[in-house]
Parts: sequence; structure tokens; C-alpha cells
Amino acid sequence: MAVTIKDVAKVAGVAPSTVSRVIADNPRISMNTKIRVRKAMKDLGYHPNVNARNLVARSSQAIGVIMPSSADNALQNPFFPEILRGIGACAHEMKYSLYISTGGNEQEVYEEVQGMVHGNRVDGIILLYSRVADPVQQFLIDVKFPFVIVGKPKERESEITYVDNDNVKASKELTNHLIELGHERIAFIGGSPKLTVTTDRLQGYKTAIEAANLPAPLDYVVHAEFLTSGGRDAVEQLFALEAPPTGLVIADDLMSLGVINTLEEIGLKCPDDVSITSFNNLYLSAFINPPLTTVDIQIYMLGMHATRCLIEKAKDKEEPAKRIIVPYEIKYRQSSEFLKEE
Amino acid sequence: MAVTIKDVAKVAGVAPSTVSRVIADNPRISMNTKIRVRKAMKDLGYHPNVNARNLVARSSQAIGVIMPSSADNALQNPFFPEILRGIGACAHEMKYSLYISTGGNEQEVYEEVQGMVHGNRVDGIILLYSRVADPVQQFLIDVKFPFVIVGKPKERESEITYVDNDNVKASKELTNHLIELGHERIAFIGGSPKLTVTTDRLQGYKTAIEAANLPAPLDYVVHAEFLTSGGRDAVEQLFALEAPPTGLVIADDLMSLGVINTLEEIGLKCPDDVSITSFNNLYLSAFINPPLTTVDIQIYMLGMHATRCLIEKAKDKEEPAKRIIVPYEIKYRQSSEFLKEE
DNA sequence: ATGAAAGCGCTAACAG
DNA sequence: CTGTTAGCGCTTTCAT
Repeated sequence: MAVTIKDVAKVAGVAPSTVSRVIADNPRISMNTKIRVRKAMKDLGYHPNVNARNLVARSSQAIGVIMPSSADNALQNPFFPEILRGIGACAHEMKYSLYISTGGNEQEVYEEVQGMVHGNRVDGIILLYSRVADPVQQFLIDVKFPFVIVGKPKERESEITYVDNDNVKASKELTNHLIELGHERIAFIGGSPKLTVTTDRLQGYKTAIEAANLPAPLDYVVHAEFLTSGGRDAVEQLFALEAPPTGLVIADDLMSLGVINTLEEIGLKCPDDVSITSFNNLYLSAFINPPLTTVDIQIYMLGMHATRCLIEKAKDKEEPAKRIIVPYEIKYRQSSEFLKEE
Repeated sequence: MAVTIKDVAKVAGVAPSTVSRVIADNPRISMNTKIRVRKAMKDLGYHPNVNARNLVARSSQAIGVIMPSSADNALQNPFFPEILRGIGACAHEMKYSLYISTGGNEQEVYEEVQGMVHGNRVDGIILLYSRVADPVQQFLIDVKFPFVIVGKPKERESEITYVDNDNVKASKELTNHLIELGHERIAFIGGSPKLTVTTDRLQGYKTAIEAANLPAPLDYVVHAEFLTSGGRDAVEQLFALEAPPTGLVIADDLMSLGVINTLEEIGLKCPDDVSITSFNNLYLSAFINPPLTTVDIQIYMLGMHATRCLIEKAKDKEEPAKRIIVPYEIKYRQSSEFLKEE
């Protein structure tokens, strides 16, 4: 049987409540007894029982992290460990712990969220994806449970706290960069159009293309999986076109990796034949050949901010919905280059 | 205020204890009242309070997952989301939830583990790494807390339950494959020598090299980070040698990716000039250029088995230490090829 | 087959 | 400043 607050109290010669106060570092306890109690705790190897504490406090000092359902291969993206790192760092600092859900499908994810909320397992939830008509989001709103989204909500934007980059602007900048390099046939490769991140990046691309009066055939917009394999599929589509693009705006570095490799197979080189710009600045992006021009969206920071916001919200439920835009930084590297004259 | 067992009891016209029994599906409750109580639960939207339940049950139906400290960049490896997927699937099926630790440094990880154990937050722990002289492992052994390791423990192997591949054998097979292709100068690139996974794979390589009477200069063994950048560093060392290798056994696909890209930069092509074999069969390994010959270690399965074992151990503390070897499968792809005559 | 009551370990009034 | 007391929501003897 584990050592409890009572045991400590007995050894220290005080009442259990005093021990409790010492744990909470209550200022009304004399330094003297504090020291005595702390010594007793050390001696006995006391550790508070979280369940008991949470039961009375009606809180758990834990936050739930919801990943996309693992049916979604995108989970393979190093984006997730990286953002987990940011979330973990902030949570640890604030003495919160992390609960994660990796449901196998959407239904399971939904159930896990329900369990977390109703079972009082977590004080708040971070959603690591944002898509249209998400029942999870709806549920959280309905029961008024604190949550924040990493990414931008599609609906009820003003009521939801979220942490995001200005993806539209970043994408526009990337596209303009290609335009400045002399490219005129620029295509866009994104993930599922149901994800806000895709639509925002697409919109930035479109805005820049239109502003520059460049051709924008429908064929130049391709949606594929947020993975190396997705890049592969996209290349097969785009370079079968009559007028294939010379510049590419790609919504994720892993996709870009697939694109580069596939281009090579069909005899095209990056950046000589095709310039590539993309998003996320994954750890590997600087080390592949050629190194990627990519938007550093500061994944770690996204995680930190999301966590901080969430904890604020969990502590004060009246906290109004907030929107945090994390600045991005474009890393210009060799994958994008001046268009060669033909 | 959430609806409790008492509210349900009142509505159903029974005692709280009866409701509790219905939840546990106690066979000594008449079908009739079971139905009545269940209806009341539905009507009121009742959900059991996990904290209260855990408090009395002294268990939490949760398992802790310990990642390497996030100071370790290896966290970026898609290995982690993938194994999390396996763990999550099994945990969900057994109605367990997941607690994860992503401490910023080893000290923090240690503290988080302590908190999990002493606070009764989890019923057991899965360690996603295995290194020499790990204080976390030692602690878990000391307090006799159920845990399993993914990988092979360095010390006290027979006392610890672990799930692993036969890395020695796989590595030997990989090396022999290169030997059969005609390679004579074969080098090994591994991660930290403190990790069992590295030493096992190294040993398999050495065994095969010795058995074939091939040269094994010390320079042919390089240790680098389990990442793309690590592959880059390794190439710089190996191909500065007087007699650079023509075949490579690499302990991780991400490293291989770095190797391939770096080789390209110094004018060497894979597999024409250098054949590559590696480990893990990450999702991207089939889609890069050239596709990697790599050992599919069945990451998802490793996670499933680890979780199943752990839950068994948590339920019955007397369960003896077990060792589970998950079969691997070598995927032969284009990165390894016959050695060209010079 | 069901109810009454005790208690898991802790915190939070309320006294003093 | 510190002790007493009453629960938090649930499970579990022990009765009946």
C-alpha cells in the first residue's frame, strides 16, 4: 500500500490537512512545520495520489491531444512528433501531463474524445487537425469544453480559439517568389481539400497567380496525400499535361520529397527543370538534395502556443476565443531557381 | 455539475450500489433492473467519473508511453508516430488510454515517469527506447512497476519483458545480401552506440563480414544521428577514406535518405556506385529514388505486442518476464544492386 | 437480487 | 497558524 497523506501527518506530528497545505505551499503554514512535513514526505517517499486529488479538484491537470485518425496516413508526417514536442514542453512546464488519442478511425477518435471529456480525464483538448464538418469539434462546442485547434477552423471561426500561421500570405509569397524567378507555369500540389490548411495555401497561390495574370488551368491544382507517395501521384498527373509546369508550390515537404524523386525518374531535375517551393521545413528538408525552399511554420511554436492558450482557457472558462498567428519564415534554398531559357 | 451515480439511482429508483453493479455488468442483477438503470443512464447522459473509479480501484486503465527525451532529434523519425499507432490501436481495443511523456531532457523524462508511477496515473509503462544504464529502467525495476521495452534491454535481459526484432540476424542477412551481390568493401552506419538497436545491428554486420573474410577496417563503422542529417555526416567520413565502401548497411531509412542525397552531391549514384541496404521500411522508403532495400521491422506490430504484453503484466503482476521477437521481412528494392566491375 | 454503509486519498470550509 | 469535519463519485463488503 502506498504511503498517504495520513502517514506523513502521523510522522510529522500534524493533521492531514496541514500536510495538504504544505503540498499546496499554502503561505499560512509556518516555515517550521513546512520543513518538518517536507522531511517526513521525503523520508516516507510520499507521492500524492493524482486520482484522489483530481476527484476533489474536479480537474486533472492533463490535456488531451487529438491526432487525425490513424487511418489517415498523414500521421506518418514528422510534423506530429515535432508539434508533440512543443506541446509537451509547455505542458511539462505548466505541470500538466498529456493524454493522447490515436483512434483507428473517425468513430474511435470521437469516442475517445467523449471519454476524455466526460470521464474528467483532461481539462482541455488540442485538436491537431482542422477539417470541415468535424463532429468532434461540434461535440466540444456543444458541451462547452475548452479546446483549441492547431490550424484554422472552417466554421464558427470567431467562437473558436486557434493557433495558426498566415498560410494564405505565406503561399502567396512562395508563389510570387517563383514568379520573380521567371516562372509562368506554376502548379499547386496540396493535401485533402477538406483540410483548411490546404484551402488556405491554395488560395494564396491563386491570388498570386491571378494578380500576375498568369495562366491558371484547373489541371494545375492537384490534391494528394500529405506524404512522399502523394508527391509521386501528383507528378504523374502534372507532367502528363501538354504544358507541364516549371514551378511548383507544394503544401508539404514530404510531398516535395516525393516530387523530386519522381521527377528524377522521368528525367527532370530540380531545380534545373522544375523549381520547387513548399511548406513546413521538416528536419530533413535542409538535408535532401536539393535542399528545399520551404516555409518554416515553426511547428514547435505552434504547439507551445496552443498549449498555453488551452491551459488559460481551462483555468478560466470565460476566457474569450482567441486567434494566434505564429509568424513564419521562408527558407530560401536550392530547390527554387531562375527559370532557364528554353 | 456532472450527473453522478446517485442521480441515476434516484431516477431508476434503486440504490447507488445497484447502479454501480449495472455498470460492472454484475450477473447478480436482474435483467429487469439492468434495463431500467441503463435507460436512466442514457436519459441523464451519465458518464462514470474516471478519477473516482480509479481512486477506489487503484488503477487507471491507462498506460504510459515514454519517448526518448525530445532533446534527442531522433524523435523526428516517423518510427514514433507509427509505433504510437500500433500502441494506440491495441490500447483502444482493450479500453486503455494513453499517457505520453515527451520530456525535454533526460531529467524531465525521469520526473515524468516518477509522476506517472507514484501518482497512480498509469498501470504500466512502455519504453520506446533502450539504452545502457538507463535510470528510468532502473527505477521501474526498483519499484517493481510493470513495464515493457520496445527494443532489447542491455542489462538484466532475463528479468525484463521486451518486444524486439532479431536485429542481429536481419543485419547479417542484409550484409550477406550485399556480399552475394559481389561487394567486398562494405561499411556500417549506425546510431548511437549506446542504443541496443545499434549494437545489435552492428554485430550482425560484423558477423557476416568476418564469416566472409572481408576486410573490416575500423573506419568502416560510423555512428551518427538516426536522421537524414546523420546520413550526411556519415557519407562525409566514409567517402573521404582511401578505399571507400561500395556497399552500405545503414541502421535507419532516414539516414539512408541522407546518404543517397549526399552521395549524389559528391557525384556518386545509388545503386550504380554504392549499394544501400537499411532498416525500418518507413512509409517513404518505397517512394524515394531509388526505392530502398530495407528491413521491414513491422513497427505497428511491435507496438501492438508491446501493449498487449504490458496489459497482461499490469493485470497480473506475477506474470513472468517475457521476450517477444517480431518477425521481420526484407524488402528487396533498387537501392542494392550487383557491383559493377571497375 | 438489492440496499446501507464504509472508505479510497485528498482538499476545503469552518473552527479555534 | 493548525486541527476537525465533511465530502468528491465510486466500489465493495456485509446485511437482508
